[in-house]
Amino acid sequence: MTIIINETSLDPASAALPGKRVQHREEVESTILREAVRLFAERGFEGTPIQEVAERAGLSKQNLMYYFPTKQALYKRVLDDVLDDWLARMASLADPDRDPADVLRAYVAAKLRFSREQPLASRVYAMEVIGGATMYGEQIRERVVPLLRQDIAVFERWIADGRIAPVNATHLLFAVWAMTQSYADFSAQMALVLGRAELTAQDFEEAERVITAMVLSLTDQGNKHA
Amino acid sequence: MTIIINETSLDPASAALPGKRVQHREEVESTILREAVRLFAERGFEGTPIQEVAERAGLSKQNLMYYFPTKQALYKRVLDDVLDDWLARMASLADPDRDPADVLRAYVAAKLRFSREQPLASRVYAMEVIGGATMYGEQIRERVVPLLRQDIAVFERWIADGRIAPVNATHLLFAVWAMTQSYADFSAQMALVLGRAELTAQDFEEAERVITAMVLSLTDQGNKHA
DNA sequence: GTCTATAATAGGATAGAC
DNA sequence: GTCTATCCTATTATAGAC
Repeated sequence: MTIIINETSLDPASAALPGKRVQHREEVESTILREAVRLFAERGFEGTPIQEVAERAGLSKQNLMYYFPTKQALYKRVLDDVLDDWLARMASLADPDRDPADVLRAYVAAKLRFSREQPLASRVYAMEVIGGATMYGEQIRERVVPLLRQDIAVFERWIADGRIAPVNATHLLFAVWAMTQSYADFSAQMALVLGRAELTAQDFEEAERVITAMVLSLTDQGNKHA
Repeated sequence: MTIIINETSLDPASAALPGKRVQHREEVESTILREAVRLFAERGFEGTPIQEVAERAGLSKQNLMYYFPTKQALYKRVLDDVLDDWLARMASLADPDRDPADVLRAYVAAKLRFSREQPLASRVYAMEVIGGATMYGEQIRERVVPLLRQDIAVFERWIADGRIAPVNATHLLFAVWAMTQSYADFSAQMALVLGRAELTAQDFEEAERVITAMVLSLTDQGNKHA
């Protein structure tokens, strides 16, 4: 830790262009995180031995603990990165001034895309929430809940303006969240039902069609006879 | 084990009316299972020490292992019971000859009711599936998948007969499953968004309204202008 | 930054007395 | 059926040499 602080503080140029040490650290960290997210997604926090994370990342357990001093720190970092990615993709999608049907379509598409591209991220998060969010509840309260409430407020505005059907906006968001998220979290069961090893791009396309049809039924556009 | 076999085999009357020993065993087992489902739902298989299950059930670890010889046996039994309950509630709900709107309404209601009454059961199952169903995949394939495929076949029949909109039946089922199941699995996050300690009966009523509205939009009845 | 060594504890499971 | 005792392994974490 001290080493890096020295490096960046002693050499002003390295603040923008990171030095070799920082670069190496980031490479090792990202390798560790890549394996950690996989194991945490599969077995949860308590079920994942850092030893196994270290092995898969190609270093010793003790060496891993040089980068992440505790298991909790590693877990928290994994979830932080999950949220960073998710928030970046979903932020400011819901705009009250845009067409509700367009926004809802984009929202469903973005969330499904996250499920397809980052299923492990989705699963780690899901495991944490299902377990009661005992380790990460505070972060969810601070980073996720405000964003969801914002989206709900947009839905409510549309309802007030008569642009979508007068359903409960909160539960509408929950429904969209659930339908899209399940393509990451429950893909194992879905694959069994579909009789494939894993979900295909086409499965995601058909999922998007069905989900969009149901969600857009609440808009003028979705209701064929309006 | 031998003791019980002796009892039931030596006394024919006790086959119908269980003796004291069997009764006691069942009481202890159900106490263990009640605590086990809670802990497995919170921390998953690897994250749950049988020692803690035993403590909460009021017996020693060794004594628990008299009833469930291995941790895996306990886990499997928990999931078996979860499936028994769920299958009993959902079996033969989907009848191709009944009105699609009625069936879909009943389906959503039954599944939401399960989420409300047995959230821990739902969460244990969800944890297993999210983790890749490594321990219980075979049972899911044998007991769950056939039932889901049967439901999907009913949906497809309705589509063929023009009784519901021509959407992908499999993904329609996934959507219904996801929306209803999430009220057990993601209740922690939902409660945070709603600003309550836990979901209320009214929350479930509003959920049912929104979900039903979206699903029934695919039927003639749901489409207001048909 | 990486290694060896080791602490300190917890975990699943078994044996045998009562 | 329940208890005491014990085995053996795994696990998080720390100390200190290089």
